[in-house]
Amino acid sequence: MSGHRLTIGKVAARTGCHIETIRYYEKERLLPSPERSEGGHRLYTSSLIERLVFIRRSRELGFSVQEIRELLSIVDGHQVSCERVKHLADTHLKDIRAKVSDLRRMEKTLGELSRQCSGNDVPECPIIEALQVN
Amino acid sequence: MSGHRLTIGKVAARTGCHIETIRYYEKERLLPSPERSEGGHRLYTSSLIERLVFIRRSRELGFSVQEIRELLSIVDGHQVSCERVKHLADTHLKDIRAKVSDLRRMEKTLGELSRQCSGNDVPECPIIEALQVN
DNA sequence: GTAATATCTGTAGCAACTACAGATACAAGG
DNA sequence: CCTTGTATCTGTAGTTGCTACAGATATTAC
Repeated sequence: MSGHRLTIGKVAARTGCHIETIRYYEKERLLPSPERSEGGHRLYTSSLIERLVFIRRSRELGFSVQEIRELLSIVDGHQVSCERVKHLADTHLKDIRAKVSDLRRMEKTLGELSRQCSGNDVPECPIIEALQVN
Repeated sequence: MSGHRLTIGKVAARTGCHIETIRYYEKERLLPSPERSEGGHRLYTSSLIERLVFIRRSRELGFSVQEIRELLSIVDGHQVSCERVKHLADTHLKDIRAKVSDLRRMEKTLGELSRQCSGNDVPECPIIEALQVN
């Protein structure tokens, strides 16, 4: 563990996470407050940066901030069972599948309407007609 | 055209749209301001209700409020071409497909991780491990 | 020492609603 | 007619996950 610390800008560059987003995670208590320089600038240790990477990966998988808070508390607590993790993941997986199915339905309907639309005339536009009352 | 008018609560019940949402659409100028009773309650004509249905259907297809504003202005303007409508629809279709593909990626990754997770142990949980730094 | 850059705090904005609070209006029953 | 209960009114604030300022300091480079 070296005493090497990075300023927030370097962390942002390294993780691909905006500076404001890093501060936002701190405000939301996903990231603990880092130590500060004499002048008050944040200085990040590598363990904090790893935590940020954890958060980013979780977000990439679509977990909400609240869910990530839970995941992190499990990691922090060194709990014996990951039942809760699996449960969180599976619940989230269901959400994702529900969203996909909603979007697929939209895609199907809209795709069909678009295919029928010549792009030439209103009010004979099948898209507009489908939206209007029968 | 009968002079039959419905109060906002009736409109909400009939369209499945919350009262607050109806007022929100009015504030956003998707719905013109309806006439009022002597006491100031909103009274909706059937043409306003049809417009609300149009908005709801558009929302169900995932169009944004801004896009719906455009769709409505095309309908209102009786424009000769629905090229713009088709363009809006196709752009939106691309958005939907991009979202589906994002979600599919999440689903795939998360599904694999969940399958590998017994639900028994931390820190051997493959979900947690995948989120942590290599 | 000065100028340029980085970071600080705090607040407001985005989208599309939703949820109040406190004040009126209206409809139904006696 | 009067009361009671429900409906509606306006205006404001909350939701999620950031993003974008403004105006003030800190730090770094020359």
